[in-house]
Amino acid sequence: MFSQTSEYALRAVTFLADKTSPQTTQSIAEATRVPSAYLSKVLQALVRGGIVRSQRGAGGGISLAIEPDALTLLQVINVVDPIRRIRTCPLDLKSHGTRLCPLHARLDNAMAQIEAAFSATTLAELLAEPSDSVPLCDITPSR
Amino acid sequence: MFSQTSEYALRAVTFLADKTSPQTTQSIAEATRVPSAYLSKVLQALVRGGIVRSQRGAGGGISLAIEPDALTLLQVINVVDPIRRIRTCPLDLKSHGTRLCPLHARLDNAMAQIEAAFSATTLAELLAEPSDSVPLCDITPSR
DNA sequence: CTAAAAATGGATGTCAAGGTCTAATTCGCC
DNA sequence: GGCGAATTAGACCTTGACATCCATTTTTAG
Repeated sequence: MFSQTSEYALRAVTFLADKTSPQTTQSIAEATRVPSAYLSKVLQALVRGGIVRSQRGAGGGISLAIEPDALTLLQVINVVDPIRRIRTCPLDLKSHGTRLCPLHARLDNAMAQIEAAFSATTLAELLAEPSDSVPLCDITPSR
Repeated sequence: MFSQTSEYALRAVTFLADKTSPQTTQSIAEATRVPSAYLSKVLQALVRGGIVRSQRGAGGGISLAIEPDALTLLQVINVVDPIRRIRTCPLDLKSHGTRLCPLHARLDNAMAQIEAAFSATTLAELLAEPSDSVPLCDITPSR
């Protein structure tokens, strides 16, 4: 349903959301259980997409380029694996112009729902969520 | 977002929904603009899934195995490309049992929405939809 | 200034999805 | 019975997603 790559991107961004200093690709990879070599590619995409900033050299690493309360899940997903809305009939006939038939109208409607749900959730909200599990599940909540 | 294969399956089933006699793979392929060799694979999957019936020999072809008003989009999709709900944390840690962290709870929630939307729509409803475009967009409505 | 730390870029490998082709099988019809 | 229509089964090809590895570049700490 969602690509593995966008899973990884969301994990990384979630991990970064409550960090103040840049985090190394290695440490992000370990915390999020993502293969580090591949994660570096994903992070590069996020850099290009302006979601994240990179700093080379000792003491460098990756940090969010956007405040957690201004960064939505949709923004992250759209950088690595954009949600493609159905704007025109996927059959090659153009007989109806921009009108979608009932089938594709339903499909596009489903995508619109996803888009709406993801654009309504910011990273800050994720972290603030009342839950027994911290995001990424990698730390047992101290209780 | 959705696999090409499920697109094809939905097109085929939609095409079959208002036909009374079996339709040949060829004719379905032409009407739905799907490569016929590949469509035959998809149809085989639908046969195994009990969505559709096949009849060999002259005069044979493919027909729905379920009445259009009892067949939902979800049933079709689940045969060819099942919607995988997130039941446990995708990170390999089991520290939280079945509890999902906020991130994955949101993702699963999105899938649940899709599931609900698709299980609520039957093929019969698609055909009955008031619209300028007939399903599949392959016929200009006579008006 | 230098050495180490870190991201970057490119080449490469692997695998499943999507797609094609052909031979085998079933079955209606004359 | 046998011809032809149709599905079925399997081998094969192609492409993109996922993943790895290494050389290079940048930059900071000391």
